[in-house]
Amino acid sequence: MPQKSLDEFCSLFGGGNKKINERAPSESQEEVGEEEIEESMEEQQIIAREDLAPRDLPPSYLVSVGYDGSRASAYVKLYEPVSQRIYVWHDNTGHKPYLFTNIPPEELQRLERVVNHPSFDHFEVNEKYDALYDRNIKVTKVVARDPLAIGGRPKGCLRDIIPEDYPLIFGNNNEVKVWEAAIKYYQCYIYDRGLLPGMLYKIESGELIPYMHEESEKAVKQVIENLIHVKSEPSDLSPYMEFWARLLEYPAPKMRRVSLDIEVYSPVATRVPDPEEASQPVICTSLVSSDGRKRVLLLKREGIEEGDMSSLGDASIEFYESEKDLLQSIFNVLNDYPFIITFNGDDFDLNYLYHRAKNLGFSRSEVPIEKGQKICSLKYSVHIDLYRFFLNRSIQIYAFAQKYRNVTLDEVAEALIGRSKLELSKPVSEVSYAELAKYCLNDAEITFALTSFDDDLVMKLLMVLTRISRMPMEDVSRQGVSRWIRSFMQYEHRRRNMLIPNDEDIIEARGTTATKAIIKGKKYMGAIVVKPMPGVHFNVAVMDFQSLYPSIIKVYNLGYQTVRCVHEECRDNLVPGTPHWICKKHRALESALIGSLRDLRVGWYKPKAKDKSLLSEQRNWYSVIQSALKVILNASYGVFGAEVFDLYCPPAAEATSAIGRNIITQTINKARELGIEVIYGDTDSLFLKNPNREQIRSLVEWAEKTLGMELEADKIYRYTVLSSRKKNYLGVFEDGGVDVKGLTGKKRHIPPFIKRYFDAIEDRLSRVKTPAEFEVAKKDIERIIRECYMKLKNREWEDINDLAFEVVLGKVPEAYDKTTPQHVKAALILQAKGIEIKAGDTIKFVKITREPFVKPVQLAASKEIDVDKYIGYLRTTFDQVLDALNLEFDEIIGLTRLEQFM
DNA sequence: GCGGACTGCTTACCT
DNA sequence: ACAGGTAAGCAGTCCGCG
Repeated sequence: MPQKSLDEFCSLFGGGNKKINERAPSESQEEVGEEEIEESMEEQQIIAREDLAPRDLPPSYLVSVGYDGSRASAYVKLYEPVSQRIYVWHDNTGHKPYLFTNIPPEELQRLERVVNHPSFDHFEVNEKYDALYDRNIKVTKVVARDPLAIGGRPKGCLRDIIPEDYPLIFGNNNEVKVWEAAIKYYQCYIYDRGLLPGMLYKIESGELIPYMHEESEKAVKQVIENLIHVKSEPSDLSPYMEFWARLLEYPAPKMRRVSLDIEVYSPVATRVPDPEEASQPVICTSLVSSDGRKRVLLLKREGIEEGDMSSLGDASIEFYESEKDLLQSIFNVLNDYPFIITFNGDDFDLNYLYHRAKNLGFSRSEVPIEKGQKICSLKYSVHIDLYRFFLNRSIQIYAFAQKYRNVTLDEVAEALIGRSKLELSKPVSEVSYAELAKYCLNDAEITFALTSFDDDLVMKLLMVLTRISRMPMEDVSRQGVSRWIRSFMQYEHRRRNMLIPNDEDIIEARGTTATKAIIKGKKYMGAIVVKPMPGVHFNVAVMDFQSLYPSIIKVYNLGYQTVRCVHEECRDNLVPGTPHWICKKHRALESALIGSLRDLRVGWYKPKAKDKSLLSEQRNWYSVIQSALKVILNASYGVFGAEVFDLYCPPAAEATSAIGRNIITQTINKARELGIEVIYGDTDSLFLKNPNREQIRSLVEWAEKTLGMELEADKIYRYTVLSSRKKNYLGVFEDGGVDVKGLTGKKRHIPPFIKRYFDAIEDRLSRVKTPAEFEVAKKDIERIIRECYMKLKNREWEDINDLAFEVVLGKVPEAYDKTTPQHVKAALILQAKGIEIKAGDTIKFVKITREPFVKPVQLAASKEIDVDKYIGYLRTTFDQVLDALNLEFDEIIGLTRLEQFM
C-alpha cells in the first residue's frame, strides 16, 4: 500500500484528526430484550455524531459490520492502518432487512398483521434460482424497517406471522414458505453489498468503495497462472480460485491493540464476584499494548501494604483514589485502541466493567462497552476474547495441534508461549499493591503475548478467517467452523441470486441416508480402516490422498444441489455402494467453493509455506493461510452431516464417505496388483511395505489417471511397529524421530509413572536401525519393563502424583445417571469435601485396594495403592508394543506360563 | 450369592 | 454444535449354578 504520513491523512479529513472517543455517543434506543434468542450485534448500537465518518478515508481494512438501532441502518468499522484507528461508516444506500416468501404480494396484502406491522416497509417481487429443483421461482421480498421485525423476536415477527396468519384467511391447503429470515441483518448487509471483511476499502466523498491494491492484484494473477498452467484445473473453478486468491494475497495490517485484565475485590477469598451484580470494586487493571506500553492501575485502599514495586520493571504504576476515575481511565483506553484483547472478557472483565460502571453512576453514553446476550463488544473498537477463540475445537486441533488441553489462560499460555500465571501468596484482596500489580500485569502480558507470538500469528489467523468467512472479526473469533462455512456459502448464494434453502427443504427434496453405520446411533457408514498386519516392518512408505474428502467433493461434484438431483438423465450417475446419484448438469456451490479452496491450499499455499527461497516474513504469511485453509477444509465434509449446519444434507455426507471407501479399496487392490504389500490403512492412507520407486510411481500415476485424485508419499518410516489393533502404531523415521499413534502409553490420562517407562521404550526403539539391532533392543526393552514392574511391585515410587490418572470430567458429576465411572467417583468424593467441581475439570485419582477402589490423589496415601491394578494396566499398555515384537509381558516380569494359571 | 458373558457408557484417540 | 471408527476400562445386567 502506498505509504502516507499521518499528517497527509489528517489533511484528508478536512475537519482534522479528531479522536473518535472524544465524541459523545447519544442515548441508545432500547434495551435488549431478555428473550432475545439470536446472539446478535443487531441489538447493539453504534451511536455517533454525524461527523463520525469522514467524507474521505484512505485505504482501510473493513474489520466489522453491525447494525445501529438509533439510525436504523448498518454500519461498518474500518481500521485505518497508518493512523491505526478505527473509523465508523454508516450505510447510505438505504439497505433494509427483509425475508422471502412464496406468498404473492396481493395475498400478503390481506394479512393485516403483516401490512400493519409497525416496521413493515413494502413488498417486492424477485426471481430467484431454486437449486433444489433446478428452476427459477418468483418470491415476494417482504421488506421491513427493523431487523427484529423479520426474526429475532420470539413473538410478533414477520417470519412467524406469515405462516401463522395465512391459513386463517386462505385455508390450510397452501404450503407457506419463508426463506432467509434467520440471517442476521449485518450478515445480510455484507452479502448484498458484496462486502469482504478483512479487505481494503476507502471512503470517497462519503461512499464506501473497495480499494485495489496493485501489487496484490499482480500476485493474484501469478497464483492463477501458476495453478492453471501446472495443473490444468477444470476451468469452471478458475473464477473461484481467483476470488479466494485475492482474499488471501492482499496484505494484512499491523494491528494496534491492547490487552486488558482486571482484578476485583472479593470479601470471600474463594469466590469470584458475580459480574452481573458487580458489587465489589475493581482494585487493579493492567493494560499491555502493541506499542510497548504497560500500565497498571491500582485502587487505593485502606491497610494495603505497598510491597516491593521495583520488580515491576518498565510498567507504569498509577494509583487512583476513586474507582470511578480508574474506570474512566480504562474506558479512555478502550476508546483509543482499535483492537482490545481479553481472555474471557465476554464473561468476566468487560462484563464486570459494564455493570460496575452502571453501579458507579456512569451514564450509558460514557461506557464504551455494549453488552449482548453472551458477548461484550465495544463501540469504537473490536473486542477479541481469546478464551472464545482458543475454545474453538477446530482451532485447538488443527491450528495448534492439540498443544493445549484445557482452555485456561495458564494452560494455553504454557503450551503456546511457555509462560504461566503467577501464584499469589494470599487472596487477591489481601496481597500488597506490588504483588497484586505484578500478578495482574503478568496476566495482561501473557494475554497480549498470545496474540503476538510467531509474528502475530493469532491476529493474522483471525484476519485470514475473517476474509474467508465474510464475517465481522468479532464473530469469526467467537463462532465455530460451521458458522464460517455457512457464511461464505450464504454469500455465494446471494452472489449467484440463488434462494438459500431451509434445512427442511433440503431433507424433503433429497431424503436421508441409506447405509448403516458401524457405530450405534450414527447416521451413515464412514471410512474404512484396514486390518493391520502385526509385526515389525522395515522401510514403510505411507501414501495418502491429499485432502481426500474435499477432493471428492470437488471431483464428484457434491453438494445439496447435485446429490439426488431432479433430473431423470442424471440417475445413472450413481455413487458406488449407495442408491444416490449425482447431477451431471450443474456444478454444486459447495463443490466449487471447497474444491477451489482445496486446490489453492494443495497447489499453492502449502508448498509456499515450506518454500525456503522466500523471505521468512512471506513464508510465515503463507503458513498462516495454509493452516487457516486446513481448518476450513477439514470441516468441509463434516458439516454436510451435521444437523446444526444450515445446508445439512445427509446423502451428500454419505456419498462423500462412500466414495472415499471406494477410492481407498480400489487403491489397495491396485497396489496389490502392482505387487506391493499393503500392511495397514486408515480412511485416506496406505502403509506400503518396502515398495520400490517404480511401484510407487505407477500407483500415483494410476490414482491420478483413473481416480483423478492426488496420491502422495506422505512419509517414509525406517520401520513401523504394528499390533493387531487398528489406529494403534508406532513409526520410526530415518532420522530417528518417532510417530506414536493411538497407543495407550501416549494417552494423556495415564499415570506419569507408566508414561515415563513408555517413553524410555520409545527412545530405545528410535535408535534401532536394522532388523539385526532389534534383538539387542528387545533385551533392553525387557529390562525397562522389568524395572518398571519391580519399582511398582516394591512400591518404590517417589510421589503418589506419579500414579495418578488424569481424566476430564465431561459433564457435572450429577449428570452421570447411567453409570458412575471411576473419575466421577473421585470427583464426587472431592465434591463431598466441599471442593467445587465443574464440567471440563480434570480429575486426578489413584486406584486403591479398598472400596470404592478409587481416591482423588490429593486425599490418598501411598500405602492404599492397589499395586496389582497398576500392574494390570502396565500389561495392557505395553502389550500394544510387545505383541508386535513377539514378546510376552508375563515372561518378561518373570512369571512362567505355569504361574500365570495359578 | 457369585462369577462369567454380555451390553452400554465414557474417555481418548485416529482419519 | 464438522463427521464416523477404534481401543480400553469399567458399570451394570442377565443367567446359570444341582
